[in-house]
Amino acid sequence: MNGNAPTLDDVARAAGVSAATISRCINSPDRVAESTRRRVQDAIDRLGYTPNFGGRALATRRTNIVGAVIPSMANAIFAEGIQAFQEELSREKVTLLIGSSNYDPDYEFEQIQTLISHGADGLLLVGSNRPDRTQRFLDARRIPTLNVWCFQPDPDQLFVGFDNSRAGADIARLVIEYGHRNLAIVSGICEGNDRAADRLAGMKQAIGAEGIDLKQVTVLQTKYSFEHAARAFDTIIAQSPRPTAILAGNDVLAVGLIERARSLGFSVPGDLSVTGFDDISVAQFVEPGLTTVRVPQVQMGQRAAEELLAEIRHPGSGKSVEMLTHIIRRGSLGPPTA
Amino acid sequence: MNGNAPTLDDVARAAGVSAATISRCINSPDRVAESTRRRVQDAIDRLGYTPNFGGRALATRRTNIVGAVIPSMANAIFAEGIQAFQEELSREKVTLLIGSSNYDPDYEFEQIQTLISHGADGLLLVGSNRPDRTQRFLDARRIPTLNVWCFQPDPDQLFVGFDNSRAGADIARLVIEYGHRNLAIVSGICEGNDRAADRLAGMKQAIGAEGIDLKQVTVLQTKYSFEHAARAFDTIIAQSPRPTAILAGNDVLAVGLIERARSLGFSVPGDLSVTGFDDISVAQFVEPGLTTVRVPQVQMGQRAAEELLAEIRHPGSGKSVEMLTHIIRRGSLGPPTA
DNA sequence: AAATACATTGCAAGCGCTTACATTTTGCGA
DNA sequence: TCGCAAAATGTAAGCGCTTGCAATGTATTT
Repeated sequence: MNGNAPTLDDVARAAGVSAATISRCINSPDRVAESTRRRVQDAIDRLGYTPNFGGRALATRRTNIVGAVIPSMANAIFAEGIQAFQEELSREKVTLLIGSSNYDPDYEFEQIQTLISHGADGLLLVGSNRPDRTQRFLDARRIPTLNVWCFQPDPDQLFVGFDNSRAGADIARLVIEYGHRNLAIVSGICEGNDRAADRLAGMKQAIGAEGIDLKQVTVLQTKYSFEHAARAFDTIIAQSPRPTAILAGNDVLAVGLIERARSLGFSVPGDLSVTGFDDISVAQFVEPGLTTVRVPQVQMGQRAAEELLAEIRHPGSGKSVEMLTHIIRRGSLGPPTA
Repeated sequence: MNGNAPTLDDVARAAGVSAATISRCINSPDRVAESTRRRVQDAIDRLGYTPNFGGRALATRRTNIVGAVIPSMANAIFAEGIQAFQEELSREKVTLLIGSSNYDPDYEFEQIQTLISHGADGLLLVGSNRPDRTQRFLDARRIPTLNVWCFQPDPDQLFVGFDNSRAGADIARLVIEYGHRNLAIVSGICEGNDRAADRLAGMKQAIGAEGIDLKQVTVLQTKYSFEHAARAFDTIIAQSPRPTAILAGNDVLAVGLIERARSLGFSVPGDLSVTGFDDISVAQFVEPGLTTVRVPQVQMGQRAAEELLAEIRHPGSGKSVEMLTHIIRRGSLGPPTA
């Protein structure tokens, strides 16, 4: 938005045609004669013209911006997926506006409003359970919205994600298969976070189904940080009988647990197994490598872009897609020591 | 940008005042009588009105958007800083548009154009040496621009960063102080990346100044990924005499080197010391902790926001600021084994 | 009570662009 | 050469908002 930026009219004057022609040159070049087009292109280059965004947005009622609100930029969990999302969008000349909510529903709502007031044509949101107020706002505005990182068979909403509950059950089952009966869970904070809640629910359900008394399973909810994980570890390790395996709600927690364990002199998985969730890149570089649930972030990002764009361009045409997770086995999960 | 979004006029009608009054209610509430303001606010809430961005941008010739182009979102290097930058901006009701260049100058230029055509009032860029074409474009548009992650005493440009060269020299000197004489450097790719180049230059200069023959120092340039680092490690370890310390151009490389070393059975720092640069969060969670250069990312992000906003609001008033780095000592650097 | 200043509000002209519609030019068959 | 359809271009009406200026209402002063 710069004072001396050339406008359509400037270009028109320079090229000796009307403003409409310039506009057509840019937006539908085939409706303009070859010779004029060249002349116009010339003037555009000479003046260094770029269409004014506000003007265009106002006239077309379209911004070609889509917004995304992710819970956090400070860790790697969403980075890859959002990068893939963005790449896919920019292929279509759509720009991505990113906000982060810090896992706070109120702040998420605020970010959503900002994005929308900046004209976002559509929205990418993480997870699906938001406060009524947020949902009403979204509904009232009829903004195409797509939810990632979760999946529900709900025809009224768009999802490109996976079943956190099932994945949680899968990893819990694997731990039990290894022979662990004495478990602890360090989950993210479930309130306002359906992914964390579903993962936890899945784990519990699987544990119960395997005949383990859930009352014996310590469940801690904590923030996603190495430090909080370390504190959780301290709580768990003090218990008796001491668990032989800890299921973490995500990789940040898992890595924090492992590091704390090792710095206190416990061996992983010798004294204690740990599993994660997400498969962020640290997961393979921590010692021992983290056994975790691989989430197809890149695919999810790409597909989300496709479906969201479809929904924006032709409301009703976006489709929900469920992706599959699978478990990556590395060294952090082993059999319990007798 | 939605068909049924309420407009200023809708609100005006609902509140029984003119559009101008609504506008004033939003932009300078103190120029409107208390009672009307309440009535208007009411109507706004009831209708769920949000100002149309295009209209506003067009009228004010301001977007309240600033753009940032970072080299990559896929690793954690820039995450914290950009988060701090964004938080500072949002305090001022300014929105951040993020692009990533994948360390490619052409792609950076493209992103810059996109940001500007979306009306960015100012730009945050990483590093300072860009192709002429880019610089000319920026100059022609007179877009307030601020460079981070580097610092130069150039009165024509704005910097909020630090001296990569000096920091590189610092860490090299420390390694030599520990007694290492037989060194290798694994740098990022310097072409088009002044930060990597400066770090490398600083290291070399310090090494030379300590009387070590630079010809004996293997220098590899490689992409910022764990995998590339691992390959670089393989090259270095095959040499004779084998270096006793490897200086990495950043933490991603350093962590990659350490992991590769350990998985090949080398002990760090027993057989080999490794140092990093940046102090990303993994640096303290890798085993052994990484001795590295701490970059004040958060401060840098905050300060950058302040200065860039100042420059946008009052051209000429933004100030360059040089920040200091310091070395964080952890376990990965030790004395060489005889 | 009249005069004055000041606080509120309304009016209306754009901001730069797109697009339906009108007008002009061109190409081509008869 | 003329006539007509199609192609190319121009005209002008907004899109939703801000803001200088004018008009109105209210409080203060003399």
